[in-house]
Amino acid sequence: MDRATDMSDTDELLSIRAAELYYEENQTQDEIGVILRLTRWKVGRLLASAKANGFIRIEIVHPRARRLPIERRLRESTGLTDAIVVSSAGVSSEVELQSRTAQAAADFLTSLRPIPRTLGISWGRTLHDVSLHLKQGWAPGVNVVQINGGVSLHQRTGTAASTAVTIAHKADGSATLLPSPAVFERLETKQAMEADRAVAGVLDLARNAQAYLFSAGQADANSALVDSGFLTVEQIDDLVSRGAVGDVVGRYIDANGRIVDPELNERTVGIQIDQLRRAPLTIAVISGNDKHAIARAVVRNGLCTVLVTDEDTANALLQEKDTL
Amino acid sequence: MDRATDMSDTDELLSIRAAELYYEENQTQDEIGVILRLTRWKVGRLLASAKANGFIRIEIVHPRARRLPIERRLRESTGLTDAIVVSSAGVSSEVELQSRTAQAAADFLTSLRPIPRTLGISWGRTLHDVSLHLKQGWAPGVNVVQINGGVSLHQRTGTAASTAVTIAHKADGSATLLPSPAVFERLETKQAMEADRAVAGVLDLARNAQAYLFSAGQADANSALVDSGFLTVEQIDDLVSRGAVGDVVGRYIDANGRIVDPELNERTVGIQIDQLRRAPLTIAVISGNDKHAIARAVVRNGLCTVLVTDEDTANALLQEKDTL
DNA sequence: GGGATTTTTGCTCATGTGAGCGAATATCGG
DNA sequence: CCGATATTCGCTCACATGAGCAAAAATCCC
Repeated sequence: MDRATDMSDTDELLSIRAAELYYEENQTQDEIGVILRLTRWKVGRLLASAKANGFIRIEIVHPRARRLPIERRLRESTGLTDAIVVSSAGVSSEVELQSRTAQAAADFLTSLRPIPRTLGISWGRTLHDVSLHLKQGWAPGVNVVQINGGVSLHQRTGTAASTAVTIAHKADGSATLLPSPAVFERLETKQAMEADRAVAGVLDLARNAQAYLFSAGQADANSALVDSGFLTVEQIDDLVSRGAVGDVVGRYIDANGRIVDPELNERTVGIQIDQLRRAPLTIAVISGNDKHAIARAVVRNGLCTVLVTDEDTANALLQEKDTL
Repeated sequence: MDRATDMSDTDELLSIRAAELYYEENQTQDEIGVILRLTRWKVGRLLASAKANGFIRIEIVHPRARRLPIERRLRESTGLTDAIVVSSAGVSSEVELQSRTAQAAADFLTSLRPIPRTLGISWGRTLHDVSLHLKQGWAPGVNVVQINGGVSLHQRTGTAASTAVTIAHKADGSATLLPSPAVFERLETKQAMEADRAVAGVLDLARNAQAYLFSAGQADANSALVDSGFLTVEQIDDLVSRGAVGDVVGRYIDANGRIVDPELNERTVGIQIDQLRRAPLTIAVISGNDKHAIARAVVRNGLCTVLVTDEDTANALLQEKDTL
């Protein structure tokens, strides 16, 4: 990697001295010229070269700070409609970064125009976070529909349902829950469930939502599907060995966006992956160092049109593009 | 600690959005005004408040970068004639930071006016580093005089002498070495040594140097005096238990700048601490996290008029001043 | 060494930006 | 509810700064 600008050694040193006086001491280029015995134009050029060589680092340190240049590069290289990248400047923990990402997703939802009448959502820690960051009255009435099953087997039933209810409540809208486990053990049970008028109606609503909001899980033992008891660690290991990188709306996909285990997929309740591919507005919220692989799979295979993520994940995505 | 400027929550968020467009996307305040539906004056004010609240962090990332505001605060709060503080932005190791400090000391020496005809120096890793960073021809002839004994007992004799010789050589000047151990075991031997015409002459020269350049060592087992075999770890432990924080020109002092062990001090060859206190130009080069205590002792007790150090050490010094 | 080419320099000019100041607006206390 | 006070706003003006350009200097190459 070469220097942006060729510079003599003494000029480089001078540019640093000038930068110190300019940025730290708020001196004018004129004044700096007097101090360093240079014309003010020379000082201007030195400062420009210091910037060009990357010696001047400007960071916006704030929980709501985004990285617009990275967002732009992501949009350009992936064809995403929109990309929201939160800055990791000054974060001390992964949790904090995920909170920032959730906040950004909430901000994005709030500023979304036109406001979707029906919003399909998945569930999980990330979306729950988003729901908490939304402000009361963020939208004037939205019907929130669950797009995949989530009634937990041994946890309190709250998690999944409360996310939908909270988002809807804060929008002065209504929530339509999908009263079903994420995965059935037997295909027949699942089919029977789907045949039920009420459930079928919810699924129909889910399939016709104007917008989707979902997260994704890394394929490992910490998955929400394991936590909730729908899958065992052994099952996950098996999926991983068959190429799974993570799950989207409860369905495990590989790096190419393909369903890893069609039989398992059949037993999973909710909209299909292809539904996301065809939808005009699908917002994925993915943050954390262990989610780079699944984020890549989601973005590369057109599963979302909008990605809300953190700086590190975004950079990882861009990195791959470069080395293609 | 309060906010610099009171700001409503929405204004704070706007100031971040404005900052992103201004600093990351190089938009003009006018253009930002159009995007955010604000007047350009409002944008200017938002940017100003973002700065005032510390959301904008500007760092100069370069091995030669200094921290002028810290230097100024150090000068003001300690009465130092000059303070050179190197930035720790982007350093990955303590060694790198010490190298930066040594470079800064070399830079300071090079730009020193008037050029001292005789320069008294101590020895050690730090000063050796400084000698290596000096450029050939940094000064037109300087007589470099060793101000404390340093002929090692069991290492190759090089270390101490080579520092002096290198500094002198690069200035097209001459080096006057003090051919003596740092510490004698018996007072009589030391006195006999000092009585020798040659040695007495060197000491006389040392006492009359126009400027002094020295470093300082933390009082612990890694001390150069232990390395060189002049003191044992047990002796250091004893000194520490009696309040020693470190050594300057081979002499151990406590936080108040007092000699900790007068008897040991008597057996130590070189100029006295008081000589430094009286000299008009004494340059101390001290860097590293374990040298905060000795740096404090040196500065607080007027042992140097110029301090060359790193950002962290400087901040530690300022911290204490605040809590006085 | 000297002419050609590139780089650097000093400058004009147009634009961007912060200080300062009334006018408008919001906030508060009675 | 209304007058008093504080805050914010829009604007003028002066200054700081980057773009662009011709002259000067340095470098290259025969």
